[in-house]
Amino acid sequence: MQDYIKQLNPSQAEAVLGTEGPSMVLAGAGSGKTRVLTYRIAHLIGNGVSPFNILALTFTNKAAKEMRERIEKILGPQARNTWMGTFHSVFAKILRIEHLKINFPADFTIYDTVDSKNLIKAIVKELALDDKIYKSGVVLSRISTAKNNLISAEKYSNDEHIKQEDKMTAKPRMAEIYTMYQNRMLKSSAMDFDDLLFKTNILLKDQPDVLLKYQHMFKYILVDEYQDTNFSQYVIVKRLAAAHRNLCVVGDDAQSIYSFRGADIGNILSFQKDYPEAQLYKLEQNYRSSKNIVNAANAIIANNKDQIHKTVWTDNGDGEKIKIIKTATDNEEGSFVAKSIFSEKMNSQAQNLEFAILYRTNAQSRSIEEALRKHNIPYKIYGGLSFYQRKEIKELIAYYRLVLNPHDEEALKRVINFPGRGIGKTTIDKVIIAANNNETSMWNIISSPNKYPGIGDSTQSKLAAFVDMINGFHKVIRKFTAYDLGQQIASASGISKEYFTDKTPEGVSRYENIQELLNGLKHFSALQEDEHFEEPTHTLDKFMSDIALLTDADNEKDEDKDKVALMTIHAAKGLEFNHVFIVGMEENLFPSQLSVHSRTELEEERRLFYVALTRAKKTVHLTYAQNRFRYGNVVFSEPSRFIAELNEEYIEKNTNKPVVRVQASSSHSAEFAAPRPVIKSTFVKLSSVVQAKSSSNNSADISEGVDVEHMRFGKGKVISIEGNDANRKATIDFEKHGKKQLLLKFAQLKVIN
DNA sequence: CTGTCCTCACTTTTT
DNA sequence: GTGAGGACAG
Repeated sequence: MQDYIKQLNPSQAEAVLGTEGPSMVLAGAGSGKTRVLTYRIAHLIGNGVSPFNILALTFTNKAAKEMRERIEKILGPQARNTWMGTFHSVFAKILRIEHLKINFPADFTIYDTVDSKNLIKAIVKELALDDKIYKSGVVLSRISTAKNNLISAEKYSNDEHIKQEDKMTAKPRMAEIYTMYQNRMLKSSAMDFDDLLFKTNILLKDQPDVLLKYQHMFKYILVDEYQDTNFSQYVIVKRLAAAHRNLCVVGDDAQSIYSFRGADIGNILSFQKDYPEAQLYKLEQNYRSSKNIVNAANAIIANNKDQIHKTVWTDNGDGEKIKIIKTATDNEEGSFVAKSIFSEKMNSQAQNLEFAILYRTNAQSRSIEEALRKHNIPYKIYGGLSFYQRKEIKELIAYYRLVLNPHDEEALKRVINFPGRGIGKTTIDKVIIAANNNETSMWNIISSPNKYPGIGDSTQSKLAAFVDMINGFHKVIRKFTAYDLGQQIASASGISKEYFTDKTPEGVSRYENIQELLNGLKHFSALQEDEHFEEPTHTLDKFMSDIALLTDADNEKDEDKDKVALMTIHAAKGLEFNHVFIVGMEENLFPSQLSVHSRTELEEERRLFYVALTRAKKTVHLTYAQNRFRYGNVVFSEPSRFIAELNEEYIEKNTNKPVVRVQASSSHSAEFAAPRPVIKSTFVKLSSVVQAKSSSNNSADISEGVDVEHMRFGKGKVISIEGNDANRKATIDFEKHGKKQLLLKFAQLKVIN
C-alpha cells in the first residue's frame, strides 16, 4: 500500500501525506503536480476515506479524466465514485439535483457563448440600442465579469460606481440589459456558464441545509490549477471547505493565463491569509525538461514582477539549445517546421505524437497545416471550431434541447424555421413581442397563438404543426433510448433529409457530422444495463445533461493518436512533448497587440510564453516570420520582445539553409497578396524561376522620387526607403492604390521614366 | 416569405 | 480570406 510513496521525492511525499487541514502545493512546471494530486487522492482512499467524501475540481474535462484514470490504475474501480470533474460540470450536477431550491426545472438548458450572445443581440435590438456600441461580445463579458464577482443584476443596477463606469464607456443602459438578460434566461429555463457558478453560490448561501449537506459530504476537497480560479469559484470552495478545512489547492502562479476570463491570481497569492494554519509545499524539481529549457524559462519569468518566489531546477542533462529561426513569410515558417519534423523523424525515429506546434491564435494554424499536408505529416488540430459548434450539430442539438426544454428560446429561434417551414421573420418578431408583453416564453405564445392577435390562420396551422411535433417527442423522452429518440427527431424535423439531399462537398460533410452525432448517441445508448428491460436508462435527457460542457478534446479517437499536435498555447497547458515548435514569435502577435499597453497583461503574455517553453522535454524551436498574412493581406513584423529576453547562453540563432531555399517560393505569394501558392511539383524548379525573375529587376536602381510600375498596383512614386540589404523597404504612393509599403526583395518593380 | 448579393468585422485565449 | 448578417428584389 505504501509502495507509491517510494516513487515520490521528499517534497512530493510530504504533499501527499499531509492530508489533514488546509494546504497549498506550489508546483513548478513539470514537477509532478498531477502525480501528487492523484497519489494524494489514492492515499486518502487507501486510508479508508470513502471516495464519496472526496471532491476534486479541475478546469478541463481532460484533466479530470486523466486524474480519474490514473487513480483507477492505482486503486481499481472504486475510484470511480470520487466527485471529480470541472467546476462547471460538478456544480451543474449539483444544481440539477437541488433544482427545486433554486426554482429551476431539473433539465434546465446550459447556454453556450453563442446562445448568450444571440440573446444579447436580441435584447439590444428590442431596446432599440446601437449594436455598434452595445456589441454582444463586450456586453456579455461585462455581464460575465459581474457574475464572476457575484454581482447580481439587481446589485448591478443599484451600484453607483458601476453606473459611472458604464457611463464612461458610453453604455449607460448596461444594467437594463443585464436585468433583461437574466429575466429571459429564467423564462427560458436556461443558465450560462457563469450562472452555474453564480447559482451555486446563491444555493450555498441561502440554503443552510444544502450547504451543510455538501460540507458534510465533501470532507476532503482538492482544487487543481488554483491560480485560475475566479472569485465565484473561490467563494464556493471556501464555503464548502469551511466545516472540515481539509482543502488542498495546487497551482503555479507562473502559469496563470486565464485572467482575461476572471481568473484572479490573488487567490493563490493570498491563500495563506485565508488559512493561516495552511501547510505550504513547494515542488521545485522539474522532471520534464532539459537544463537549457528550464533555465531559459526561469530567465523569462524573472522579468515578471507579480510572482511567488520559487526556484525550479532539474537534474536532467543540458540538452539542446533553443533554436531561433527567422523566415520570410508565414508559409515559409510552415515549411520550415514541416521539414524539421520530417528530418527529426528520419534522424531519431521519432513518432509524430512527440511533436507539438504551438501558436498564440487559432488563425495561425492554416499555413502550418498546409505545409504539413504537403510533407505528408499527419496532424491533429486541437481546439478551434469544436464539433459541437458546427452549424448542423448546433441545429440538431437545438431540436434536442427544445424537446427537453421547450422554453429554451435560443434553441427555438434556431430551428423554428429550419428546415424551412414557412415561419418567417415577421411571425417570429410578432411572437417575441407577444412573449415580452405577456412576460412569458416564446413557446407559450406559439402553443396557443390564437390568444394573441396578428398571426394569420395559415401561419397558425404551421406553428401548430411545429408545436405538435416537439410536444410529441417531449412526452416520450423517457420511453426511448437516446439513440432511438434522437434518430426520430433527426428525421421528423427534416434535418437529416435537408443535408442528405445537399450533395455539395459541404453538404456531404455536414451529413456525415450528423451521422457522427447519432453514432455518439448510439454508443451512449448501448451502455444500457440490459437487466432492466422495461425502461430505458440511457435516455436523451441524460445524454444532453452535460453536453454543453463538453469539448472536442474530451473524445479523442484512437486513429488520432500518432499525430503531430497543433494547438494554441492555452490548450497546451498541462501537456508535454519531446519536441515543441512555438511559431509566430512576433510583436503584435505574441505578445498580442491588445496586451502590450498594460504591464499586467504583458506579464500574462509572458507567463503564456513560460507555459509554452515548459511543455518541451527535449527541444524547442522558436520561429518568426517577417511577413505574415493577416486579415487577407501581408503585414511586416518585428521579432517578439520575448526572444530578446532569452539569455544568449541557452539559445542558438539560426537562419539556416532551408530558410533561404524556401524564401523564393513564398516571396511569390507575399507580393501578390493573391491565392496562396499552389503546391508545386518540383520545388527547385520554381525557386530558380522566381530567383531569375527577381534578378531581372534591379532593386538598386530604386531610390526616393523614382517613378516605378508594379504588376498589380500599377504606376507610383517612391516616397521613401528604409532598411538595408535584404530588408530594404520602400513606401510607394501608387496612383490607383495609394500608399503601400513593399519589401524590395519581393516586389517586382520596374523603373519607368 | 425566400433567396441572393453585398458589406463588414474578424483574430486572443475557454468552461 | 471567411463567414455572418443586413438590404433588397421577386
